[in-house]
Amino acid sequence: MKNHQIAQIFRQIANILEIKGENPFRVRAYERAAQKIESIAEDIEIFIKEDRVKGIPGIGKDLEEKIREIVFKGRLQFLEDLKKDIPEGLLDILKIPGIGPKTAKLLYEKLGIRDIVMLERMAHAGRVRELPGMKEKTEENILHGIEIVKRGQDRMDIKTAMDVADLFLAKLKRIKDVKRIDPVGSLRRMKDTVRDIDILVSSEKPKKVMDVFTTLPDVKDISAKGPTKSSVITKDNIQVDVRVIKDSSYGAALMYFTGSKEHNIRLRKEAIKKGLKLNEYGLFKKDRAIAGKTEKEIYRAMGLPYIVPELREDRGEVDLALEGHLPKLVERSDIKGDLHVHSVWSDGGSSIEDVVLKALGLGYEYIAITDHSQGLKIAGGLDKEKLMQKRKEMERLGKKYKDIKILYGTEVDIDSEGNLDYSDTILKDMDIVIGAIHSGFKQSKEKLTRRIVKACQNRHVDIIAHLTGRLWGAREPYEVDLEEILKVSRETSTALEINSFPQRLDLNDIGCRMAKDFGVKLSINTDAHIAEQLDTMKFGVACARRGWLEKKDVINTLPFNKLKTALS
DNA sequence: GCCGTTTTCGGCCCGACTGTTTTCAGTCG
Repeated sequence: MKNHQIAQIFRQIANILEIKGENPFRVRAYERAAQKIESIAEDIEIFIKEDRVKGIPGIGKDLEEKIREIVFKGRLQFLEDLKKDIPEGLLDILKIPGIGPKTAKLLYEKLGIRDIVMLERMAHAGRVRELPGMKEKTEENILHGIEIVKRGQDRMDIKTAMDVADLFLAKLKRIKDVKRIDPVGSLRRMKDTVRDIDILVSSEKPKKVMDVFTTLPDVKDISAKGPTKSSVITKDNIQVDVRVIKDSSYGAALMYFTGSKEHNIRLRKEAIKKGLKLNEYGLFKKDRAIAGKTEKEIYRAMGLPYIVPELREDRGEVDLALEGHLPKLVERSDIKGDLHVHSVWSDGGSSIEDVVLKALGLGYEYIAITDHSQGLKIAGGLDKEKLMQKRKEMERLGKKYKDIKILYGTEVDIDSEGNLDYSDTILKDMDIVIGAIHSGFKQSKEKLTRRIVKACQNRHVDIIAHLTGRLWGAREPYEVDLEEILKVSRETSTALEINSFPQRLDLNDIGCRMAKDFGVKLSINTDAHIAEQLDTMKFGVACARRGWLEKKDVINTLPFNKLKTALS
């Protein structure tokens, strides 16, 4: 999958061109192309093979050439040449909040600053304030920004973000002049990772909201405070922005701040085509507002059905909406059970009974207890004898709790050669078998792919769990040939998991979309290790929705009798 | 660099806040 690599190269080019002061629209063209290619759920090499690169919106003759060069040579001469003009370390400087291309260029040209380390030294020495348009305050802000970058507070997982947002929401809701309030930005779009928390408020007394917000006890620093918009850093070094707007514009502002930026740009262009103007205050015909109070009203006024936040990425949703063909996305309430849960029998913290009770509370029809297999000693994997004991326990609980089917299963380890950690005789007695990789992450893409393919081909394996092994903040995904795996899963009717654990969310949204296009089914599981974690299902569902999945694409939306057939 | 139901040239989304400025450029989302 070269898509990611191409996107990265294009982004680097965009940054360098920006610093060089090139035409901003040329810069945008590279950024747009990067975003587009990254969101394509198909390997770009297939586009080349089938000569369809030109058909990708935002890719013209020149960028097509560059894509071909990257795919065939693994590098791009144009970028290599650009790097001769601008030191690579200068690109890191752009990550510092408050510093953009113009400042980076100034720092480089006037002070010879080539990276963050040099910048920090110069700022400490008071040299930055010598530059035009910069004084002590600017210097201070730069040093402060460097601290933030150093702490590595780049992005957080969605659960962390949601917890912080809930905290602020709860406190701001108490202000009686707050009329409506919502989290917006990538959090509302339920992106798997989030950079900062954005909150939108409607109120007739914006100043009061700003005053309360910036003086909350969780606030450590105020980075900006205006009459309608403020930005703070929490004690956990998370940036929270609050924007206050009049209630009559709330819908427009909700759309605007929810984004994505690309979706907004696309909508504004559609508005222009219709002789309208869309901004954060409303949809306007000449100077008259024709919509703005709710999102639905604005979409309708533009001749579009409502587009849910999870779809707003400019990955084709606007065109589908125009045609009236938006998918009807899977919902949390469609989920009838969780198929990947651990208990105290392996490395979990809850008894099977606690898990069952929690599942009953969620209204599930079935719940699978899938503890680790014998070889995975570190996770308390079960040997043959333990398995028999566990089975007895499950049978006992099955009699006690008649309102829910308790499925006897395992998360069986796929070893470094692709063999399973239990014999077929053991596996054939299981209600459900999940195959997963827990070691050998550093193997080659080919070898990892072969292991998974081999596991899919075992007739007892129903689901492959956390396919790429990524753990946000801890482990990068390992590379697999997703298309090859999708082909085999389709042939063998093996489902792929969407692991709802917030640091995993694996497959991710783009992977889900690709699986759907291949006709592969998915299973949204929590991989819970304590009963409470069954609640993380919402994150997996969000991931599925971002991947355009519908109810029919997800096996654990099936009622038990149909699921049983699907698993057999 | 892309793109075309005004167009193969001349556009390309739009507004708030900061820090420096006396009217605005740069940055951000």
